Amino acid sequence: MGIYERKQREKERRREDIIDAARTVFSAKGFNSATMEEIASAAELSPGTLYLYFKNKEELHTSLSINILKHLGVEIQKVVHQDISVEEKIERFRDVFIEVYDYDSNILINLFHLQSGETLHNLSDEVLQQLKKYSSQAHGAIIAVVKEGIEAGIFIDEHPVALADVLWASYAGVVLWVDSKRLLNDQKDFVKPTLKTAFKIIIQGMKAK
Amino acid sequence: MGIYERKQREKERRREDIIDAARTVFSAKGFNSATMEEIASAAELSPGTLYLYFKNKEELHTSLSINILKHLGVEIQKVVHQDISVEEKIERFRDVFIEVYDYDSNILINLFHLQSGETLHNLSDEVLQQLKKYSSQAHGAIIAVVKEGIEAGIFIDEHPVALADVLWASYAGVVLWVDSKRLLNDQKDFVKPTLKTAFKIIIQGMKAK
Amino acid sequence: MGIYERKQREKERRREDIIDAARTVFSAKGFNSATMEEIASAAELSPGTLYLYFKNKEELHTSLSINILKHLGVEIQKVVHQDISVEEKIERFRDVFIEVYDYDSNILINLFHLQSGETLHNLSDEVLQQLKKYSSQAHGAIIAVVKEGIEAGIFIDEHPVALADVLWASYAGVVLWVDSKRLLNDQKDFVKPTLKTAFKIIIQGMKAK
Amino acid sequence: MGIYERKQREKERRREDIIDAARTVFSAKGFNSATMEEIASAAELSPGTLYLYFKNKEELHTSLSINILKHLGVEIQKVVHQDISVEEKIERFRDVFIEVYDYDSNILINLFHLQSGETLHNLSDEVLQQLKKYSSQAHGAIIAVVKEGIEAGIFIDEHPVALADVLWASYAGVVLWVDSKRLLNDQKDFVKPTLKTAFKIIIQGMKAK
DNA sequence: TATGAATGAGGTTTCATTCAT
DNA sequence: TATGAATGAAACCTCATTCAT
Repeated sequence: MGIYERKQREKERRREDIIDAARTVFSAKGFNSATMEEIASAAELSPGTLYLYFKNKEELHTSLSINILKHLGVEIQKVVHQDISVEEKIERFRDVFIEVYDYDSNILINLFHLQSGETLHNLSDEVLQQLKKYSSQAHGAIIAVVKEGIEAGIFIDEHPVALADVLWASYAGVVLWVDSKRLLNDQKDFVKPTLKTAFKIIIQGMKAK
Repeated sequence: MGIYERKQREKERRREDIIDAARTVFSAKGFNSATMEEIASAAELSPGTLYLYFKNKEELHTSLSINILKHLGVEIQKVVHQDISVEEKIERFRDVFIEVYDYDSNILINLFHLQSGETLHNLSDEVLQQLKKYSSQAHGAIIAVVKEGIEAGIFIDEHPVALADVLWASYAGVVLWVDSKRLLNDQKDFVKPTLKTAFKIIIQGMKAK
Repeated sequence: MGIYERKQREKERRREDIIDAARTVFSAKGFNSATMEEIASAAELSPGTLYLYFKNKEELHTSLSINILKHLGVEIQKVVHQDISVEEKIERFRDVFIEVYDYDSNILINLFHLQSGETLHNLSDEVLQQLKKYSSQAHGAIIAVVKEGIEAGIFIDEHPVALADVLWASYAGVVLWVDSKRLLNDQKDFVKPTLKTAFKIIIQGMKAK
Repeated sequence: MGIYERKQREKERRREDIIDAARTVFSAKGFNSATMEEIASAAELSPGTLYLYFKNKEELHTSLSINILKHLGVEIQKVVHQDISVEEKIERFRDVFIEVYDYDSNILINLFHLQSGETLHNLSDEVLQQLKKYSSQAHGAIIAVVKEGIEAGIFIDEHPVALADVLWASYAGVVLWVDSKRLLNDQKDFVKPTLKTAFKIIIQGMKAK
C-alpha cells in the first residue's frame, strides 16, 4: 500500500470519526441546537478541522443521512437476488428497516426529515446527487421485488412503483409516528410491535386474493 | 354585540392574521430560516406585536400545527357517529386526510415533524397540553371506528390501538414520503394517486379474510 | 372648595397612588427590571395613564426619591428650632434617618444611588431643581446645627459644611453598606445596631475634647 | 517560557484589555447605557470576542469591581502586619482608600453600588464567591486591626466587627456621598478634604478617652 | 382623562465560519 | 494538516412610549 493510499485511508477514517461524533451530538440535540464546536469537541478535534472534511454544517449533517441511506440501500439490494420467495424478501425488507431503526433511530428520523424544504435547499449538487443515488438504489430494489410479486400474481395488480412507494412510505411513516408517540408519552415498548403490525398489514394489503 | 365581544373578536381575527402570515413564511422558508421580522412584515404588523399574541417564535410555529391538528380532529370526529358502514368511515378518514393535505401540505408536514426532539422541548405546558389533547382526540376517534370494525368481524383481530396506530402512522408516513419525493424529483402529480393507493392497501390489509 | 381645586386634589391623589405602586415595584425589582406595565398594573391603571402624570420612567423613579428626600428634609428641619441641646438634635437626626430607613430602606438606597452618572443625566431641569432644593434643605438644616455646636464649643473647630458632609455621608454610607452586607450574607439583625454604633462614633468624633 | 505560558499570558493580557475598555465605557455611560458593541469597539475587538472572555455583560461589569476589590483587599492586608502602631495602620487604611478613589472613583462607586438587589442576582456563583472572598478579605484585615486597637485600650470597647463595619461603611458612604455632591454641584475640589475630615472624625470617635 | 394595542428601535447574544500560525 | 481565537452578521425579544378611540 503506497503512501497516497495510506493517507487516503487515514483521511477516510478521520471523516468517519467526525461523522460518528456528529451522530451523537445531532441525535442528542437536533440539527439546530447542535453546535460545530460541540461536535468538534466530541470528535476530539478543533472546530476548524471539521471544515477540512466537510464544507459546512449542513453537509456534515447530510452525510449522516447519506451514510445510513447507503447502508439501507446496500442491505436492501442484498435481498433482491437472494434465492427466497417474494414474501420472504418483503419480510427481509422489514427486518432491515427494524435493524436500522435499532441502530440509530434518531438519524433514521433525520433522514426522513431531510425533506423539509429548509434542509433540502442549501445542499451542494454533489451531495444532492448522492442522496438521489442511494435513495433510488434502495427504492429500485424494492420496486424490483414488488414487480416480481405482481408478475407472479402474488401482489395486487397496481403500478409497481406505486406499490413500492406505499411500502417505503409506510415504513417511514410508522417509524416517525411511533417515535413521535414515544416522545409525547414517554412510552417505549410499543415501538417494535407497532412496526411489525404495520408491516404485516401492509404486506397483507398488497396481496392479491 | 357588546364592546367587549367586539374586541375579543377583533383580537381573535388579528391572531388569525398573524397565523396566516406565519403559515406563508414558515411554509416558504422553514422554521429556522423564517424570521419574526419577515412574518411581522407579511402580517403588516411590527415585530413587537407578534409577541403580544405569541410568547415566542416556537409557540407561533406550533400554533400552526395545533390549528390544523384541531381541524383534523374535528373532521375525524364528525365521521364517528355518522350512519355509515365502518368501511365507509375509514374511507372518510382517508378523504379528510387528503383534504387537509390539499389545504396546506406544508403545515401538515410540519405537524408530523413536530416530534423532532428539538422542537418538542421549549413548548409551554399549555401548548403541549393542547397538542396532546387534539392529537388524542383525533386518535381516539380512529380507535373507536377500528374497534367497531373489529367487533363487527370486518377487521383482523388485532389490538384496536395498534391498528389505529398503523392507520394513522401510514397516513402520516405517506404524506411525508410523498412530499419528499415531490421535492427531490420536482414531480407533483403522483401525490394524490399514491395517497389513495396507500390507503387502499392499508384498509385492505386490515380486513379479515 | 371649587371644582378646580377638587380636580387638583384628585389629580394629586392619583399621582400618589402611582408613586406608591412604583415604590413597591421598584423596591422589589430595581429600576431596570421594573417595567412600566407592571407599575401600571400595580396602580390598577393602564400604562398610558402613567404618562399623563409623569414624563417618563426616569422621572417617575426620581419622584420616589424626591418624595423621601422631601420627607427627610421636613423632619430634619423640624429638629433645628426645637428647644433642645445640640447633642440631642444630632441624636434626633439619627432617629429620623433610622425611621426613614425603617419606612422604606429600598427607596432610601435608591436615593443614595441616584448619583450614578447614568441616572443623574436624563432628568428634566425641573426635577433636578427639586432634587437640589430638598437636598440642600436637609443639608442646610444639618449644617445649621453643626455650626451651632461648633460655636458653642461642643464640636471640633472644622468647617461646618465639612462636618455636616461627614455626618450625612456617613449616615448614607452606613445605610448602603449595611444593606449590602444584608444582601450578601442574608443577615438582617445587625442593621440597626450598626447604624446606632456608627452614629455614636461619629458624634463622639465630632466632639471637642 | 513555553508556548502554553505565552498563550496564557496573551490571553490574560487580552482580558485586561477588555476590562480596561469596559472601565472607560461603563464609567462614562453607566451600566445600562453602555453597550457591548461600544466596549468591543473601544477594545478594538468584535462583540463576539467579549463573550469568549466574559459570560455576559453583567459579569464583565462585575469583573471591574472584583478587580478593584481585589486590589483594595491586597493593599489593606499589607497594612496588618506592618510594624507600626494601630493608629498608623488605621491611617494607612485611609490612604489606601484615598489612593483607590484616585485611581478610579467611578469603579469604586460601582463597587459600592453593586449591592443593588438588581445587580447582585444574575451573577454566576463563581463570581459571587470571588466577590465574597475579596470582600471578606479586606473586611477581615480591618477587623484584625480594630481588635488590636481595642485590646490595646486605644479604641472604645465595642464589638470589633461592629467598629470595623462602621469604619468601612463610613469610608464607602463618604466616597459615594462626596461623589454625588460632585455631580450635583459640578465641584471637584472638596472631595479629598472631605474624605480626610471624615476619616479624622471617625478615627477620633473610635478612640477611648 | 383614560385606555391598551401597537410600535420599532436597539441591545444582547450566538455560532458557523475563517485564517494566521 | 490542524488549531482555536476571532469574527461579525443576524436574530430574537423587550419595553418605554405613543396615539387613536
